[in-house]
Amino acid sequence: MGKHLTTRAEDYSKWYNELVVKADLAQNSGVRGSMVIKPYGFAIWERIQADLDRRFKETGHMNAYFPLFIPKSYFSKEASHVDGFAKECAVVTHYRLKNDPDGNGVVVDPNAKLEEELIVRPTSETIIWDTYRDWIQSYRDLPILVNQWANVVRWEMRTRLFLRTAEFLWQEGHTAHATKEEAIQEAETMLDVYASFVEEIMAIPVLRGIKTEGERFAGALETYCIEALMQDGKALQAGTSHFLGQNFAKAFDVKFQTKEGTQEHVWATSWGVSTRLMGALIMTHSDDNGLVLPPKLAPYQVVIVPIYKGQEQLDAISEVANDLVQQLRAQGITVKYDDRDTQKPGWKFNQYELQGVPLRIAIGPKDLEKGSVELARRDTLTKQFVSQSDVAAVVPALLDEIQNSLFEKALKFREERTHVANSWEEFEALIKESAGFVYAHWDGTTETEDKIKDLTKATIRCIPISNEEEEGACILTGKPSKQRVVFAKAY
RNA sequence: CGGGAAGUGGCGCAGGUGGUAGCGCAUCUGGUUUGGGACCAGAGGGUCGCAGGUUCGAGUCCUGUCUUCCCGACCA
Repeated sequence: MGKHLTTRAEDYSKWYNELVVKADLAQNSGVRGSMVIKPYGFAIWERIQADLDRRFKETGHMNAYFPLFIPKSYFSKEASHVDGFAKECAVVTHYRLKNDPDGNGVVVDPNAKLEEELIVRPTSETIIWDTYRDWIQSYRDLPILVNQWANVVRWEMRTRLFLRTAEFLWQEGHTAHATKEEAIQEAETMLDVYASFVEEIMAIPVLRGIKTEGERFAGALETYCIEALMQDGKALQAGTSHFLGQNFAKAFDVKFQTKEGTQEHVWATSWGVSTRLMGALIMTHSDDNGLVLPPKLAPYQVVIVPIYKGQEQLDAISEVANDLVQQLRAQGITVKYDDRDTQKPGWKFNQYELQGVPLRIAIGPKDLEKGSVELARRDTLTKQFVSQSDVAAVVPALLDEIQNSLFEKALKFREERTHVANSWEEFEALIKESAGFVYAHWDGTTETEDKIKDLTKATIRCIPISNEEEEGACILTGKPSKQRVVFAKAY
């Protein structure tokens, strides 16, 4: 293993891949495009899950679980939905293996062909709406507010750890409502849940917006999204929430009887975030020394490293360290005391830096004499000496400060990388250098959007919700426009 | 899926024109060390991605296949 990471300036993409592997987050497996999430990476995902799950429940949702396999016929029921996913589905055609008659391992038993093929879910709208038909008869059965934590499979051609894998972990919320207004409200509420989670916990500033028709989810009437800006100036969609109208209710014949006794189709939403958030986390905060984790997601917020010669000294240090561990844990802070004698302090320093542990406390013989510890911040790489008796008071405040400072830093970066383009030349130049978000006028047509994409690789990330109306002319066609939309190259 | 590159101990790599595999890091043992990836001495570990083929002989040549990386089209 090489000692140093490729730097972001040398090769951003290589930096990302090396970081994921060296920080022990994930690795590629023997299966094309499918990753192994390692314990340290999974611990971060678990923290993401736990906080989101709490927020979902606080907004009235419950978890359920639907099958991995979906009968092929379900997919033919909603036309635009099929169009969106057909090209990337894994299909189960047989249910049995047998020994190879030629003696080489096993082969698929041709006699075990399924009557109807099963699709490994790329998303669960179809099977969930097929089930909701049984659950819903009356307006009294509504709303249904359900989420599921699951894995899904999309047969992507080009994959990257966390950012795009053939199988990924996510949550998908699927709700059913009596009215259009209520469904739209739900989709907007969940967008807020995502935005506040990503900003407060992941310390990643996001733009809230709606997708253009061309970028909309397959089967949705409106797609709301949060968009984040990565350090290389490319945008990453961090979460989406869809207002599905009555499309799935109509496709799966899900009706309810109203108070007035009429039969109406149910209104739907779906919303999801995935392990891609891990990619956003890495690319927002990390530096050339490795991962930088916001304290609210760090598996260990503090690591304590003893520096010692001989057992006697270690015992004396351990006494101080264990006391600090108790004091910090009492405040709900996660601490690891790494007293392994199999690695040297310098090795540990580098390892925890690579893994993004927010605070490191080193205790050595000099500290024993002075009653101090060395406290090092991962985000700023600064060190200070703190009296042992002050640690319990200083650490929580410092963790808060790191959390805030990471967000502020990311926000400042985004602001510096947010531009306004008023001419095609200006626009092209900004996009060419991956300058970040570019606000520009657009005539509102999918044709223009596609053409801009062909010419520059930039897509409309969103129409920001907070947008102000402004008269202008489309950057490409010169046709009138009422507002600016946000363009960027995207992951 | 189209174009390019690559798969050799755990990791990173070297192995003109075919002749039975080597280096660095890591690992193990012993000793000295420990405030930013320690040092010395010794040791173990590879059917060269996989499957065929050519050949007296294949890491090396040929065919197929799988995986990874880069560039496109698609996408959370």
